[in-house]
Amino acid sequence: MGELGVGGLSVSEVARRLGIRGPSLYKHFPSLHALYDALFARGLADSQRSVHVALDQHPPGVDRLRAGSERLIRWAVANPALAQLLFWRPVPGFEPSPETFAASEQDMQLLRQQLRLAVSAGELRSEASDDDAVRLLTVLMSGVLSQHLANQPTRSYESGDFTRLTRPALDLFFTFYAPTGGPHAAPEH
Amino acid sequence: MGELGVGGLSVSEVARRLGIRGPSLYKHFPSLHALYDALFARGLADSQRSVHVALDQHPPGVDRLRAGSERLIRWAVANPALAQLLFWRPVPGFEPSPETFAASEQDMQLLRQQLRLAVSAGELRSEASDDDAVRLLTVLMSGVLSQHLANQPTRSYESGDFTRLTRPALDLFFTFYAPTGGPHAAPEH
DNA sequence: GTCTATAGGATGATAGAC
DNA sequence: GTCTATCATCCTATAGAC
Repeated sequence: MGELGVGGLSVSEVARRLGIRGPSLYKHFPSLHALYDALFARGLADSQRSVHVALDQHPPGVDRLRAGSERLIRWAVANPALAQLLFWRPVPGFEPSPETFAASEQDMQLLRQQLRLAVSAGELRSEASDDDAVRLLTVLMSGVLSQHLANQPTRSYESGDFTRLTRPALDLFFTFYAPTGGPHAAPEH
Repeated sequence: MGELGVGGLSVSEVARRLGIRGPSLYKHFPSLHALYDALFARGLADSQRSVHVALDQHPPGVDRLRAGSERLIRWAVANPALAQLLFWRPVPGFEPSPETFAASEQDMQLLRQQLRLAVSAGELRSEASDDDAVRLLTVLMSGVLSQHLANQPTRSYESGDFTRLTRPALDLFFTFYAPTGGPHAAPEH
């Protein structure tokens, strides 16, 4: 996938690189879509693990949200093909299996929970954990990611013009949902 | 592309639907990539035309920025396959030709110019037309679009959970770059 | 500008021997 | 769990007649 794009995955080529024949692979995966599903699940688990490590290193609140978001973007930059599979769904006809998809929805719940904790800590207004606010945060991360993958996929996190906007983008959100009367941070970029 | 995904385009199938044979199409387009390039150029021109109509109906400033952004998202919702080709670049090995790409960069210049006009009108701080601020605005639109295309591609603009965030997302930006001492709008969503 | 014929591949998937 | 053989189908692209 990394060499030919997400759509470039084929049973034959995977088998070839495993040193076996195409038909042999069907003993392990019943179809090409099953390969995609396994990759989807693997990418999801790997990104979640990476994000959790970052979350555990920070106390609840906006700093933890910043750390988790940055870690997710860093993971995507390091795994662009998997990131496309997870966040763009570019394979026609492929939908992750119900079990795999269920794991994906945990992400949203985790994000909402972290937002609630930041609200409880007095760092954000209560609306910051509403449905639309949670979606807005995913929009910000998805936007940073999409612009990076589409325009500067080979750049590192540090040198990417869009990846460097991860924190400024989050600041838009945090400033907007800052508790009334609180400080309005100036743009950092 | 609409039926099989952007990667599903083939010379043979296009020819088939034109009622001619595959090889005949090579008299008009020298390769499959040339077909993609023509579609890229067509999609770009069509979206730009659509946005310009919206811009002309509003005086310079944040209202015009809102109108133009909303029009772009609406265009993408109505043309999901072309939007993916333009904003995701999912075809391995395909890069738009220099002429086509040049037209694409006009978009950024247009956006920056509209931001400058909003600054001149006193509706945004001067930093709102900096490089990073322009990129931030593209991140917001790209995020709305990506989340819609990946998660709710068949929904209309009005019923999409993410498309409805177009204006709230812009408000994050406008609030952040609001002139100092100006009003800080409450979230609309 | 269209056609036929063809080169020279690729693919997903199945059957059945070992 | 691996293999060979095979099916059925698709593709991009070129050559050359008309």
